[in-house]
Amino acid sequence: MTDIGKKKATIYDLSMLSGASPSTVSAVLNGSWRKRRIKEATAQLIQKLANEHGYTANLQARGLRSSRSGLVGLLLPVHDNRYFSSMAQSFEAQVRSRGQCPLVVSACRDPEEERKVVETLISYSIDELFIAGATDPDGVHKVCEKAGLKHVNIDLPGTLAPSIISDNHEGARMLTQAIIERAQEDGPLSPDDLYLFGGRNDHASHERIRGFRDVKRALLGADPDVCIQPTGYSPAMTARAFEAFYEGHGKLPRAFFVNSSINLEGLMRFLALHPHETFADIIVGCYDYDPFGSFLPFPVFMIRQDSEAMITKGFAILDADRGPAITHLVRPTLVPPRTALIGPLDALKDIE
Amino acid sequence: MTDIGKKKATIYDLSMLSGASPSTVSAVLNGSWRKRRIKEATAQLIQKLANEHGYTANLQARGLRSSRSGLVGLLLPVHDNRYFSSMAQSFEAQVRSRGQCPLVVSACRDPEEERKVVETLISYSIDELFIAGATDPDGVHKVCEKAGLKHVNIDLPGTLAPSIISDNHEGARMLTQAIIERAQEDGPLSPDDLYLFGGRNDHASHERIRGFRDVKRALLGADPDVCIQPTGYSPAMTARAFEAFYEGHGKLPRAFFVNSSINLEGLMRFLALHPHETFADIIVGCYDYDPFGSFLPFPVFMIRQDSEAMITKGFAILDADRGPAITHLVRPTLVPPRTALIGPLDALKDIE
DNA sequence: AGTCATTGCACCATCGATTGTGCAAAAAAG
DNA sequence: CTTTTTTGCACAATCGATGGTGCAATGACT
Repeated sequence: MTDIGKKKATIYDLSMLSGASPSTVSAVLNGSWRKRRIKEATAQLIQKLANEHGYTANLQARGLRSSRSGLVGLLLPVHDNRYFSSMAQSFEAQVRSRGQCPLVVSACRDPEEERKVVETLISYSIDELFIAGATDPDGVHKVCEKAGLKHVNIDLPGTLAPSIISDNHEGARMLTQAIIERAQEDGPLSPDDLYLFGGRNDHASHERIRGFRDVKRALLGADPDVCIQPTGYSPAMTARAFEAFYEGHGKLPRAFFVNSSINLEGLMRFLALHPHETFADIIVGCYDYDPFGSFLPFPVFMIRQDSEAMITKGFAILDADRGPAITHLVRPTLVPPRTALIGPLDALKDIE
Repeated sequence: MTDIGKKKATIYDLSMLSGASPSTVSAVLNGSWRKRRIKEATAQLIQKLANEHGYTANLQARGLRSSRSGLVGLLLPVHDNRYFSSMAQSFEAQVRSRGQCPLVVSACRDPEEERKVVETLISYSIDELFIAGATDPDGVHKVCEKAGLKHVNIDLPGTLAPSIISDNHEGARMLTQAIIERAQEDGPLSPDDLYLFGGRNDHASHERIRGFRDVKRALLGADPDVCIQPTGYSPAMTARAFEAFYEGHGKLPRAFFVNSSINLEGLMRFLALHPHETFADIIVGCYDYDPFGSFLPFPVFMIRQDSEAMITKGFAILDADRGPAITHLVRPTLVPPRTALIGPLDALKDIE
């Protein structure tokens, strides 16, 4: 810290100061000095100088030379959502604990954007990439492949790279069963009392819909196609679907399964425009967990996907190198209404 | 795309292929070729080759040489929260639209971690840094200063760099007034019917508390100190404070101001352990907006901070270069209960 | 035809690290 | 007191791009 304001110190500066050669300084500072048989005393001198001058390696130079940057990327559809932001949080912690630098970017569910963003990341020579919820995982895969970048899919599977996803079918079964049972406490439930809103033409949605229909048919005997309303992932579209149902029936379905918390935001938009009575006794299942969503003024069953476990498994797969393009399922958990789970925030120290 | 699987093409490869020198190739590909008086035909040839081979510049090399990386950092306390994740979302969009690469990292409200993370970012030669909600903005400032890194504070002000923050005092006044008026609809409100929970020893909390007390004293005539319960920023601590109040009084305060959505999560934890009757008629104000928080089973007034405007202003200040260390206030908005605002997600295309 | 300006590009040092190689000096072995 | 081995380190090439400088070829002008 003796040289505040000056340019950052380099190994050449330390080389001058210490009398050692730049390569020796480099070796000392990157830890490879024992292998290079540098004297303990020399190493200590250099480390002392490095501390005094607040030396930190220029990681771009290091990355350029060694073609490893220490950057690990996480590609998200969006930040602004508890599922993905909590994934980002665990991701960061895990990357940081491995001594690497997390790089979280979002691509807005746009396949074109996904590829462009990944190209950019590759230009920074990132070492590994987690592709979460990509619209076109295989398109992204090809870009990575070409650059020799190790990667895994999270949340939405691809066919060309290992994928780690939530067990959507099982999760949807649990959730569907939970809302049916809860709804039946208020009286018999007929098949068209139970709807599904949200999701689109992706693997996760398919599996969730399949799980929903399996359980619904088993417990209620039927599932008319009209009860499945795939509205895409936008709150606006979802709100429109609720609105449409409401116009047709003068109420909402007694119970329904909402594909994600983003879709659940669509329900909020609907609610904002209607009086309490409209939804006095609905039962909702939402495939995502949100601490506030869990306390809405009607029962909301939620599914908490274990993003932390997915990230952990992702690293395991990347470390194992050259894993086959299989899909690993991670079991989610059912969260009953009015539940406040602890999350990554609780790891924070917040001394007063 | 003719060389799938091979290493990435460099300007040297294109130099060979085109017969031009590397510097010419470089000039063509980085756009400076007109200044360097390269023939149009040469430029086109090189660009064609670059496309065919899927050339993308190695940004580490470029950054090393030009000492500008094209990276812009955003330092957050945490990801897992609607306020910050939506800030990240706007930040990304704005950085991307300026042709740079966003780098969002969190430092868990730990001053030490904040400095370390910023050191790391500096090692990657980031060009600019947004410091959002730093526990120790001035400590971070010094680190930036030393490296000659341009930066602004967002959300929590420092004394050494320009800061852009929410007008916490005014926001708190609006919020306090709103909950008082709403509570008075149910009957007269005495000073100890109105509490404030959350926040700690930072500028934002101080201002909010000041705004709260101003309005409360003006409208209710007094504000006993016991009504201010600064619990820090953790949900667990906040839950404990509610629990303590409840044990003492057998109920929650009729109305209360919660310092942030993270603290509001603490309320959820409390609620999970108590029956509905406990909070049948509470009125809540929360200094943060969350779409689900707005629809809880009691009136929740919220403050929406305009993170998008803050980011925009941040760029304006950085672009203006060498701004003085003043604090700019951005006016937040009061959000009445049961309101679903549109957010950054609505910018997404989600064609079905 | 001779001078001068312009065009078009190649050359080369440089950014800050990493790493293979080589060679003295010191230590151990004979 | 040699010879061999080990220790300790310096040298120099390299990663991929940038940008100042210099120089030949071409065109303009007297």
